[in-house]
Amino acid sequence: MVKNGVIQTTFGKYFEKELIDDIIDSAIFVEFKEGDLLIDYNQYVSNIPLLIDGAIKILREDYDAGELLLYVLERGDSCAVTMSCCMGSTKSEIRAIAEKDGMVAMVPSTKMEEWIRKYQTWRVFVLDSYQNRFNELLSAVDNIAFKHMDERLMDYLEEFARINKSDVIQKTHQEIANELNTSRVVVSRLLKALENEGKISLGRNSITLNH
DNA sequence: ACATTAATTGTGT
DNA sequence: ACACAATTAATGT
Repeated sequence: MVKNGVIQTTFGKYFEKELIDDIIDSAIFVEFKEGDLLIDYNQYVSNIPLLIDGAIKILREDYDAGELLLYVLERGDSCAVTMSCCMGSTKSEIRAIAEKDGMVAMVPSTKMEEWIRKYQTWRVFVLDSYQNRFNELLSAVDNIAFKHMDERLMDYLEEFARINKSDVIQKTHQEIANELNTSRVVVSRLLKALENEGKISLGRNSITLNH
């Protein structure tokens, strides 16, 4: 099957052959398209997702109505938050939405314990994954606590330019505002200011980074 | 080609 | 934050 090779190329650098084979045996491959809702709040998660390709946004809902982008997963990543859900069978605290078309390998959470005992590389992978998510979470907190909205916006734009490998970001001001948990008007004004500074160019449904 | 409508973006208070 | 104006895209006739 073509998909076997995909696992090998994406996770081969982490896992030994036996584990790769185990993954291929027990994983279900799921394709997704941009905008798909992959996990929602309070949903029970019984699979460990291994991201083969594409990008997934991880969002947290606030007490009243706001949403906030926590971080973005890319190929080779997994989501530690869902891993902890798997082990304790607790509800999801986050929402996952596809940012870019791609595919995940879904491993039944029942395999988790077995593999942790069996494979050194799996333990390392899980711990690294936790470490990485934790660091990203910290920088997300730093952003909110210490940075002004104009910096956060610029960081946001650069992040998505990197993910899409393009200087053109096709999003509405409203979408951006939702993910940064601010109002559309604020985003519009800051974008306008950035345009006047010559850092970006604005169009309908598109923002282009200049350099 | 033109008019109508909805969605997105811009600006003043 | 709110209201409204201006601009652009989409759709129907």
